[in-house]
Amino acid sequence: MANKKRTTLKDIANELNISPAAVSKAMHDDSRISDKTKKEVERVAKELNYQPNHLASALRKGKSHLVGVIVPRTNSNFFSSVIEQMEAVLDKAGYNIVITQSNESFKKECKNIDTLLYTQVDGIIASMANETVDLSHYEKIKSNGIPLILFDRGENDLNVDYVGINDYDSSQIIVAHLVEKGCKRIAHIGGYRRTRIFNNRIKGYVDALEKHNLPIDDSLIIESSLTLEDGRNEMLKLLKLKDRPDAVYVASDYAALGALQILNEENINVPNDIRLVGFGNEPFTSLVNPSITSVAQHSKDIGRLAAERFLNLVSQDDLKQSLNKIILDAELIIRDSSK
Amino acid sequence: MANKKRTTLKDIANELNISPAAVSKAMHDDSRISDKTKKEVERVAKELNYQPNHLASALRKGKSHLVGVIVPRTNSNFFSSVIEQMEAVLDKAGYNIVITQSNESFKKECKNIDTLLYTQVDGIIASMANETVDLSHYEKIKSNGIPLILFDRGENDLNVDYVGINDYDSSQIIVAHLVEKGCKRIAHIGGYRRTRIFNNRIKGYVDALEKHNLPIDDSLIIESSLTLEDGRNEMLKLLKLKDRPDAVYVASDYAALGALQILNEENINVPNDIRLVGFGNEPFTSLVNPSITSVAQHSKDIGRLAAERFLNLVSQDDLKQSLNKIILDAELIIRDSSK
DNA sequence: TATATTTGCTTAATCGATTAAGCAAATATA
DNA sequence: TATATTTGCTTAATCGATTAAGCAAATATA
Repeated sequence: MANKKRTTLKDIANELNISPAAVSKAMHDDSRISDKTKKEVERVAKELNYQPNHLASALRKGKSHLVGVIVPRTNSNFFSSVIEQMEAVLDKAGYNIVITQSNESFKKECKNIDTLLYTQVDGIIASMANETVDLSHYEKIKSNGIPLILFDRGENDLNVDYVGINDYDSSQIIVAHLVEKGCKRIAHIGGYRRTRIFNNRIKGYVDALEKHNLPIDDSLIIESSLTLEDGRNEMLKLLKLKDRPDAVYVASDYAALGALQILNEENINVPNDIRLVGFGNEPFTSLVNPSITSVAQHSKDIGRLAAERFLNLVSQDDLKQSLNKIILDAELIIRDSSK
Repeated sequence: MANKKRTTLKDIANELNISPAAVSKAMHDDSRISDKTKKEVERVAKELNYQPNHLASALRKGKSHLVGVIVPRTNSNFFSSVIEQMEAVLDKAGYNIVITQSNESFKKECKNIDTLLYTQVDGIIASMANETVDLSHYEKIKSNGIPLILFDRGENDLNVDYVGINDYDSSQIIVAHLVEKGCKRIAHIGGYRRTRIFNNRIKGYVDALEKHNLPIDDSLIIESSLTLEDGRNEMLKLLKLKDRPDAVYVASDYAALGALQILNEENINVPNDIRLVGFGNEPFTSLVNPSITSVAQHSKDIGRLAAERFLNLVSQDDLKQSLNKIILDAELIIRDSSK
């Protein structure tokens, strides 16, 4: 039943006894095509259920109007909210997005980049995988001459646009809040220092401790992948210390949730025995018991700004990218876990 | 710095003084091309950082090796888990996926389909938006002659492949479980009947009540969009009834969570005063207090099976789609909220 | 009325990769 | 040695849409 062969401009042209070129122009409302022809083209196009072939027009025009997005996972409110905003902004400008997930894997991220370049996207907006240290695959994007915008997890070395929040200041605000509540031994379950944002959070934490005249204890500074499971494991280790912390600042809500599970299982009162702060303001932080204090990352603004940067870059005749950071102030949302 | 013009087959051909056709064949390991030429092509391709142009090859071959995916939102464990499995299966077969979100909007869903057809995807795997009643945009996919596979939220009327769980039986199992716990007034906060899966859940619930000789009370059957907010609102309404229910079966974990928030806020003991069951087995169901009994939907199997159906269909010379349902048994995960 | 401009198209080339058809040189077979 | 086959390419057409260049007819202007 289904007509296997898709309708092309040529089919419409044959139907009307005009050239495909005229049909193409009619569809683009060219001033040199008569209204009569335009209307007939419109009618026949609808009649034959014409769908323009993107491959052909993109090949000819050298623009695919596709934007590639790479995220570690879509399965977090932060990333899916960022993507939603990007989509809203790009859609208005006539762009569609192709979403890929790296699953925090370096290898998958390389593959994603190859796929996106192969798909001839007009630009890539990415947030790096945890594993990523070598940046040569990102250099490949740059040498292809298309815009690259990084958000949340990005590196300065690539010298491209970046949108994110102030990680260093966030740590300072968190430590100040915990100190105000009387905490003296504040632990930090962080990400790996090789990732810039996590390194900044660690630096902010260390500098804040010094500022408040608290000793730096290396046994209270932990690096991990920040999964829920990591949060559980690292919290268990902290509880085994002779001198337990009286507060834990976790650099991800998922890991913070794992830590909270352990604290609840061990019947340790949060916040009275140990205060807990997460990062990311994922929706579940307000739903668990006790609710978890966390840092709002302005995901919507990040998505919007990254998309706007892309639009700005593609509008340039001569693409020249340089390190251009947009840093948003983070906001501490205080909940029961640190009250 | 960046070499703006991308390397083409022609560039490689010029470098080696052979024809572009020979280069193309060398890259595809054609037996009629000498090993010497193949090696030289490989060398020069690497040297010039050659990236094949997908638009050109897809246009010529009539296959894009892209699969379009439409989901209401990626922001739930169910959908992102389904997508992850699809990706794993399709990747092995040389396909990449383009993810789009309908945000539960009919209009957005229509737009997504247009975008995907325009992008010349080789097939579409979709789960319908809440709002969708009119199916003509899905018919458009079929008349384009490419495979359409539905999962979770699908309609029989389209006569295509479907992968999902047994919603009717799931309701029966839930009601049986609650009856066993001594519940006599079981309310159901469900989705809209116009969506097949939610209609089936309602039917299963009603039939199960009859089976256990419990009266059907229309004031205990509610239709909604099943957001967290809906769960809160509908739970509040149920609590205002003269004759309160002693159990609530909510057809989505998000709405169940909203209901639980209200119950906690109103100091109603769960499960002693009111038992609660959700649907979907989202990770947070095991994290909240009390943990929520829910139905596991076998997201990984659904993703895998849907992808396999697609691969099966594209391998056919003559695409003939018909109603072909793969229905998985759901599994009730009993937690504190109904113990 | 003679020339200039505008209108409404057509023709032909192009984007880059692929492939059927073909051809000359090298090699194998009778 | 004469013919057949194989090897290793080239040539030319193609996928569909777009666009620069061009041309005839219609209309405007001097």
